[in-house]
Amino acid sequence: MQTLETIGQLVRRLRKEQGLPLRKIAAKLDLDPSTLSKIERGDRFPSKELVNRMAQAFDIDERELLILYHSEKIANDLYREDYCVEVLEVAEQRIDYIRQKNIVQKKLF
Amino acid sequence: MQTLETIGQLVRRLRKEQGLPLRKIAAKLDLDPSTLSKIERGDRFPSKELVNRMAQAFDIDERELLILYHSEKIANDLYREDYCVEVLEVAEQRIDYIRQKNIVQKKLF
DNA sequence: ATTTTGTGGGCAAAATATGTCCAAATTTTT
DNA sequence: AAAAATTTGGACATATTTTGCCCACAAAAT
Repeated sequence: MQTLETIGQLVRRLRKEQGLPLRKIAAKLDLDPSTLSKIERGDRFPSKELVNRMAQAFDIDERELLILYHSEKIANDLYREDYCVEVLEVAEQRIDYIRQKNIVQKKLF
Repeated sequence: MQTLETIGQLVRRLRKEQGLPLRKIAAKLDLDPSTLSKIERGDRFPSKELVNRMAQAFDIDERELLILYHSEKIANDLYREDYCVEVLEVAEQRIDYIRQKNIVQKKLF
């Protein structure tokens, strides 16, 4: 996994490594070529379902791709705000807290 | 700011500290009381516009509230996934990268 | 008993997400 | 240079989600 590629960049790279035209991969993904083009260029964001299909089509670990997917979404939402580092920290605390709560509930159950 | 309150919990706490009924704050926020009830209880997520209005209505730092808002949204999306810590790390790297890119562009400009 | 306060459910409108279609632009091949 | 292949741009439609209201009812307070 190249450093900080977007999903689109990754897909284009893998596609080119396979020497296949966009239309062929689009067909494999059951997607219109025009849409794939937009996704590769970053003009559109892929759906989660499509990201899963991409993992299969390219035989990549789904988990890795979902990490890219989610992180890209967050970064796109936040990069303009001057408080984004704080947001990420608080988000992490919240997740820990929710997780903790669930563990406690499981124990009581 | 209490540790890891949700926005809804914060609003309810502040409202009760003011000793006002839900309907009164809802009116101040230009919002239906039923909707505010749902937000306070965590059954609905507030819009960003509403979060800004809340900051004004309660005279809180808007930035603080937006940090809560964003972090809560992220946590809600991610807490179920077993890779959420990685996502947050990668998101931070992406944001740094985007920021770096913008700085470089500014320099060249 | 009455009034006040908070909640549940259903709904509609607005906003956003998602993908297709088709033509045009660009690139590659002949 | 021309033809074929590939990629892209734009408009559009549909699906989904977001957002808040309305209204009746439940719960709490008076």
